Amino acid sequence: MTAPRGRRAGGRRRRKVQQRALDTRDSVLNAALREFAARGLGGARVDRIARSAGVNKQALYYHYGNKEALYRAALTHAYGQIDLDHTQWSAPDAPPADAMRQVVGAIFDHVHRTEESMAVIGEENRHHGVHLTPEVRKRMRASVSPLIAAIRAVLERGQRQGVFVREVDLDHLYLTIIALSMFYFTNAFTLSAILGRDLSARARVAAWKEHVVSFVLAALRPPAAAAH
Amino acid sequence: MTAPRGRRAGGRRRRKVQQRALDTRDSVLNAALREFAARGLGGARVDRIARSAGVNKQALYYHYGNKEALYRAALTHAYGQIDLDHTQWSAPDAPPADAMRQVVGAIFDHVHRTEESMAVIGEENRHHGVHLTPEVRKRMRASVSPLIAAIRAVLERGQRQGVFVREVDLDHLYLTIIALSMFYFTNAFTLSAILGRDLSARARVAAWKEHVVSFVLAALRPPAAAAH
Amino acid sequence: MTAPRGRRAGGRRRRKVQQRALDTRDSVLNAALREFAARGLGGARVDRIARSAGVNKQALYYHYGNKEALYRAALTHAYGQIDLDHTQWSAPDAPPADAMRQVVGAIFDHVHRTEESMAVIGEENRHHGVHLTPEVRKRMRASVSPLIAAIRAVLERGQRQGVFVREVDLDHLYLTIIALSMFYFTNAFTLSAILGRDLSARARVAAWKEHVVSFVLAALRPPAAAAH
Amino acid sequence: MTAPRGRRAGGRRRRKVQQRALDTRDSVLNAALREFAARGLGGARVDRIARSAGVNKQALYYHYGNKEALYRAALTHAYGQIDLDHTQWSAPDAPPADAMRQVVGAIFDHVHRTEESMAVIGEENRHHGVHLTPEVRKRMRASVSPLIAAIRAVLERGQRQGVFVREVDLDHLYLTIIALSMFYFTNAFTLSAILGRDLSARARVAAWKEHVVSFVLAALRPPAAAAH
DNA sequence: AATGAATGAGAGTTCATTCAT
DNA sequence: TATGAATGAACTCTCATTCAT
Repeated sequence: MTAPRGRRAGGRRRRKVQQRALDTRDSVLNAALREFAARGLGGARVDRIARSAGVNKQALYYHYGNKEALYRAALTHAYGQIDLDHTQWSAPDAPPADAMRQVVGAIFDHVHRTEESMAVIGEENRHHGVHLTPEVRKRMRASVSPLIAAIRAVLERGQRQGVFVREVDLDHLYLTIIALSMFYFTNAFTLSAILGRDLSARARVAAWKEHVVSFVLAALRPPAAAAH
Repeated sequence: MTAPRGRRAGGRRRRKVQQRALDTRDSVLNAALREFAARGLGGARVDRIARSAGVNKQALYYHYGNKEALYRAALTHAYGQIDLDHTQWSAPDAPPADAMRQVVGAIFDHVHRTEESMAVIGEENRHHGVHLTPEVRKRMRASVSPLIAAIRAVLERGQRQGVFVREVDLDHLYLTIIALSMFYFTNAFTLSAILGRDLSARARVAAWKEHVVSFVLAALRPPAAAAH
Repeated sequence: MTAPRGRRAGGRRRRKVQQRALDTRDSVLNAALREFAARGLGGARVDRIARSAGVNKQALYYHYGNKEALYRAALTHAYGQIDLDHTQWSAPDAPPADAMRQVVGAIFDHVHRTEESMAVIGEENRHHGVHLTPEVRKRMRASVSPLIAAIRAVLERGQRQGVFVREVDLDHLYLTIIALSMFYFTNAFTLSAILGRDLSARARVAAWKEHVVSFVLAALRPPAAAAH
Repeated sequence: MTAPRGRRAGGRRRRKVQQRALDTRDSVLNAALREFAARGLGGARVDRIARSAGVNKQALYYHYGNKEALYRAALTHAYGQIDLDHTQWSAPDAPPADAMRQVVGAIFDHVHRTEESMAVIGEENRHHGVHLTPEVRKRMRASVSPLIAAIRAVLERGQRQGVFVREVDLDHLYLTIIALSMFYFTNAFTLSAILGRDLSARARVAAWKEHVVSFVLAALRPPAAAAH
């Protein structure tokens, strides 16, 4: 009733109070991300989130309102973690192929690093996106668009220089990179069972990363004839 | 309990009864697949499965023991649906590139056709594969291996004929095909939100399929120099 | 989900089962009436109702759906208890004044006997009648209308015979009788505090009953002038 | 705790502060009356009272201690609102019948005007008067006794003049007036449902008031024979 | 093998109240 | 005294599972 129930709280509070509350909100959010990743929305337990966040269960309700709102916050947070370091590939004189290797590799590493976020994204798809409110969608796009912009920049540079094929659709390229990166991690368990190999082994992940990068590059390379 | 709890039903009963039991088992299994796909293991309701299968809740327990066992049955069933028509690409004299187009396209279509099975597979990964008992693993492999064999056959033929690069790992190729196919459908909702396009639109699915096939083929094609 | 959730259940069940279920429903209903009377809708505890009914808490949900539906059932039940014995005053040759004494007295006694029902009715008014669904209203009217009909019969007989004033409105007469009867019991606690007397003492109740009957009769008696 | 917890506030504070505290106490009290009237003790929400009073929740606890104490204060307040204008009927030479019409009418109007207070009184009866502490009882009597005294004065005057019957008990008369006035309003919702008429309609209220006044007068009027 | 009814163990959520500033 | 945050004890309701017939 008198709770914040959202992100935006009056900015006039004293520092100390604000800081403690922010800490609470943060640990709840992180705990929620872990729980939702591991068990999904339905399987997640509010009790467990609270305990694992080290806060009272009701603090969670005070700050987020209810389980579903917390889930939305976690989902938004999952996208919010994207924070790429542009310095490497944005140099306008770097060879496009090298730059693209770096972009794809960086995305792959990010996906690898944030497996839990990826799991929550998968969960939301299992729910057919019903929790993607306009607010959530806006934040998602805001988080992802710099990444797509980076791909586009390198792609277009390479196309201008004639080292990448012209027919590639940007969306398709993005989907390819993200699919090859995410799917490996989100589906590692059944895939491991099928292939009879543990896909999470460090060496295998590295090999797959190399494959993904090479694969994308190979597909972007103009065919033999064009080289003449 | 005198319930069957497995596949093997007593052989002395009359046909009618046996048939009826099979029908019951089947409709329960299909209803379960739908429910688990739509809501996950935790979100699924035994009541709903029974009702949607048109059987009594007790029948469900009689045949499957409990919710988790039913889930495992549904998961196994999800893999069991793979049933490819080999006639097209297995002809030893078909050009490997054409054959590969057909194999990839067929896998893509199968994934598209069985979205619910794919969702259940995704669900199991969300559970970190804890329900993949030896029995389930055995059946999974049995279902998927012909598919991998088909890929391998075409791949090796192409490699022997020098039209496919030699460095491709079979597992990697399989993962690539399955990732590009499944990921698009299982993650369509968040991807649509990010790209601002409805990925489930028929024309877009067709375009993506074409992209996937071409992409795989392009990556398999030997580089210009090698062609000389 | 598979529960009855209403009154009307299929009539084909076997006797034994039906009887036991009916018993369960009945004791829940009675316990609910007591609890709602004593503590109101908000203050009532589902646990307490279940315990006092001697049934499992969930049986209550199975049979009635939720607390509010149970409350509506109890409210309906409160009106359903009206069951007057017409034999005394319906004799067409009984003196109207005597008949009216009996009618008023009978209503008073009924109200006295069913204090808990009266309390629940008061509770519903505190909620501004928001639970008076069409279904509930229909049953209420069905329960009360014989009672009003009885008053009307005696009143009209007296008016025809000239021993009751003509200007009395039936609704007003009903309201008067019911108000003087119910209010005494439902508000006995504060009234006792104000008057410094325990209104629930047997002798005081009897005196009040006599007052009510006389009061109504006195008001119905035509004024002196008309007697000439 | 250094809170006041009662009426008496320290006398040394500056006017402003004292005034402000009184304002706070007052708005809390009014908000509490509304909330308790609308939802009862159990259904009332401290949060809502504080918000609707425009004060902090802590202020409420500071001034009243806890929810139940606030409820008792509201209950006391409900009785404290009685403030009749005696000038009209206390004139010793006014005809008793006219004076009685005015007294009854004034009580009716007061009850009508303070429906929320009446609801809280009803609520307390639902709790079987358990909150009627000696303190509360004292205040209740102090508030109501002038009203009863007024009735008594007029009644006795009429009896001395022979225009009212002698057998009327003062308590019974008071109960009759208050019952006919309060019951109509506190039970308007169920009564409206039963009679199929909206009892809160202005014209119907007026008609009922006229009925109540006439009814009481008719019952007080000596029978025909006695007039000779 | 089918049905209605029952049950125990939680699940999410609410609320009066208090703490720290 | 005023505020945002915290807390523990309940409370309503759900669900997988089993019983009696």
